[in-house]
Amino acid sequence: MAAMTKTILVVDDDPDIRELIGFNLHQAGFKVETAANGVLGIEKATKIVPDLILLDVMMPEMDGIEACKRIREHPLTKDCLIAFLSARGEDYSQMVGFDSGADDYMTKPVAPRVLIKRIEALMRRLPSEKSENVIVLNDLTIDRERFLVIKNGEELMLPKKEFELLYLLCSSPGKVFTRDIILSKVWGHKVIVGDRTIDVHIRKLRSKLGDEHFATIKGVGYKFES
Amino acid sequence: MAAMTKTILVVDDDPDIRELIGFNLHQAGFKVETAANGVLGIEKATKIVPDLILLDVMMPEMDGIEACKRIREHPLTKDCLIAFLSARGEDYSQMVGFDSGADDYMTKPVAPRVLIKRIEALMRRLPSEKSENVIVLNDLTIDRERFLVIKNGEELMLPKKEFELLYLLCSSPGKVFTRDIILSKVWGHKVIVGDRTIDVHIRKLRSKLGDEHFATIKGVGYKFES
DNA sequence: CAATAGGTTTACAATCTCTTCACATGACTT
DNA sequence: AAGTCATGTGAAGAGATTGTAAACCTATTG
Repeated sequence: MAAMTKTILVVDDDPDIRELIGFNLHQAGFKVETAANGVLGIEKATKIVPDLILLDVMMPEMDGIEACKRIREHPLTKDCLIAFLSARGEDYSQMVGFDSGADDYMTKPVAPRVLIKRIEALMRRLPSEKSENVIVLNDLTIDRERFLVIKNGEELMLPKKEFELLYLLCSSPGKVFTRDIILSKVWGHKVIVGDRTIDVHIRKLRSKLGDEHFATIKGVGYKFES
Repeated sequence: MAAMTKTILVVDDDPDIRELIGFNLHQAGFKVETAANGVLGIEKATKIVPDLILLDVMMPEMDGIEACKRIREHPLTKDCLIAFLSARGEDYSQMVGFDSGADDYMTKPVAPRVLIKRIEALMRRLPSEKSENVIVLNDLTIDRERFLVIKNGEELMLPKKEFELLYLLCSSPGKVFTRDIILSKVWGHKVIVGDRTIDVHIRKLRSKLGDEHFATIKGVGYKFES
């Protein structure tokens, strides 16, 4: 369950801000590193390759914009998330920020909890977490993208309704789905169909995928079993 | 250059805003679709599966927050980028927005050019869906720059629509593209064409490239198979 | 301003999918 | 043990979707 702790590099010339932000990010469960200006920030970034770099725009030595460009140029850090934190909120500054390759641009003052939410939103998009529309259950694979079911390596093409029904049941294996839920999720709220319609589709799934996978709970509904 | 054009769905109850934003996004090179409220937005989103959804927070029928959650729940749209556009900028609203699964939250009024920069920044993080200019699949090569298809070393010149359709299908071989998605990506938003138009183009591709490559999933759409 | 290719529509045929029906089965109640 | 309720089953008809050929626009080009 515990995903790898994400590292954030905070680059700001103001020690108070570094500490304040650092503290809050730490509380939020991030590993925090800091640097006092652009040059040092780049140096540290290439060393530790953080998941996200929080850059102040105005800094001595090298401003955030320039630092951002450098970070994007360096092979080790070019894929790091970069978020600007700036006292200047004008459109122009913001555009320059994004043009230099930033992923977000926030205007000070930023409430720490908002800062964290924004950072988390960015982190969600990191490549590590790739959600796919594929369900794998033992020897059964249900691939929504290809609209394909693979059983023991054998590809099976199911009609739409059967596929949707199977996908629903398999989305929570073992969980019982009532007929009402099945109707509303697979057939839609407004559609009215007869009593036997669901049964018939279950039967087709049983005959194609094996009787043993589909359990009937009388008076309630159906569930999938691996 | 020309990667596949990204599609943005603008959901706002104000027609003027839809048009204004739509116009600007269109100018920026995006394909734009619109919907007038949350319910319609979700409906359209599951149909065309846009790359990004721009959601107004306050809307009749269903507000943006709820819409966002639904979009995240649906298997087809759960990976879409979502950006809120809200008149309310308080921390609380923003946090609720991010908690519901948003990728960005902007406070109105937003300068169109800033809006576009932010959107582009989000798009950069999208897993590149084979945005190559040349697709090679076994004995089939699709060269977007030369607008040319090569099958078994033999150069084939396809008309525009056929080419775009083929390119779309081949951009993710095996993946099913619904008719709605095909329409929106190949024909574009405001275009209204009859039911049989897609079929006819598929048929032409089949006759030129081989029946076996194009699989029909009834009630869903088509997919390319190598 | 015709000729032509591309694109769309039409009308119908061919399929495939879905639903219903009539009845069977099985479990649980009284 | 008979009755009742919910589900299982096979077949058939209804319904929906797609395939196809040909006609019909339309924009481009020479």
